[in-house]
Amino acid sequence: MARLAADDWITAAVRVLLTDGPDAVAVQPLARRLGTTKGSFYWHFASRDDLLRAALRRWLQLGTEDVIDTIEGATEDPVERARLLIRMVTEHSLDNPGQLRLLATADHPDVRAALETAARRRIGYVARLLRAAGLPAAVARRRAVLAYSAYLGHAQLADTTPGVLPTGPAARRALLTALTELLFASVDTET
Amino acid sequence: MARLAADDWITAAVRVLLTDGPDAVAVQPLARRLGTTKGSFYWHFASRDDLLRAALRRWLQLGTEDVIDTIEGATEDPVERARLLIRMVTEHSLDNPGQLRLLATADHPDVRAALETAARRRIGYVARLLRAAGLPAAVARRRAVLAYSAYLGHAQLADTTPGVLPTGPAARRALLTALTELLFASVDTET
DNA sequence: CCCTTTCCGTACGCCAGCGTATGGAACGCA
DNA sequence: TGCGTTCCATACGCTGGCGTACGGAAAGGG
Repeated sequence: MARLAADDWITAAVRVLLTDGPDAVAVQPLARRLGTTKGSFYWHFASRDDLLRAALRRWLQLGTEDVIDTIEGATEDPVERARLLIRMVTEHSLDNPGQLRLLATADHPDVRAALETAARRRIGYVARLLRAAGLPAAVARRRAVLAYSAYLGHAQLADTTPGVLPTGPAARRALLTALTELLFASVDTET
Repeated sequence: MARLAADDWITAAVRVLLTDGPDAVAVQPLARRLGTTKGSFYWHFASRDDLLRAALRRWLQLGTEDVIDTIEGATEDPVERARLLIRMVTEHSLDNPGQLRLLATADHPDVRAALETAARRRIGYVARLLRAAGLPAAVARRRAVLAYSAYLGHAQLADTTPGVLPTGPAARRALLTALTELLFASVDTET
């Protein structure tokens, strides 16, 4: 590995942030991983927390803002947008498991803040889609929270105990169908 | 604090396991918390991992087996059992937030194993309830996974970013209603 | 070609946890 | 009361992370 830029450190940090959690964003292990030493790191960054903050910023950008932008650019129909969102998000979490290991030790204030931002942004977007599809605001919000909860829990299961999840593609599709049903069911099914 | 038994250490370990995660199950911090020293600990336990395993065993017993036993003893009707389960579980996660912080860093093999056991046991129980209520096995299993995912995600939100969850009791009840709807909806609503 | 700026390697001190050794306190029983 | 067993405190070495200091290599413009 030739000379490194700050960006190389951030990229590596995001990688281990997703796979091994925030605690794994450590200077010396990352340096070993990159084939360099702490000397490089402390030239590009002021501290370990500095790197962690940069990695969290990038994670927010990649996993939330960019996804929303892609969907907004793909189609106009809100239902179609929601279906695309569900598909993207589930496939994404299946392709690279351990996606949100960072949700774990949320004692770090910066991690907490990033998680809150992501949750608000995502739930807000889903609720907006549901409102655009004709649901009243309260119902849309409620179902968005439920859908995001199901997503978080599903990702957690896929990460920690993948054995309990349905294996075949047909079973996975059935699970998604059930969730989509929940999202778009007409209002009168709720008492 | 007078003389301690191994049980006192396990109780304290479970407490910090739930509030601060597995990494917080550390010998010296626990000793400080108990007003004693490592000398006591290493007389009762062989190692730190030994204590962690004991704490996880107790967590499984308290949070899964005992809950199921209580429900089985309360009523016979499967629908009533499910409603009771939902109520117990949500109230429990609201009373003591940070309940499953341990779901985070599941890189520890023993933590992983405990989580897998809990997930299988819980999903299996919910699926059994749904089958008893008349749902076909495949649908019951699917909805049990979805419900448990929603529970996990909800707990995670309550733990990390409680601000995004509905606040009032009416809103919370509406969320539970939506989830119950999902669980007991007749089969023909799924395509 | 040289010198300045940019970048990296190494050595050091610090902190915090794990596990061990050992002496001694506290308890129980005769 | 005496004594053996049970329990705990202290001191120590080890590991592994963070952050700093400083020397030196690697560009790159003049």
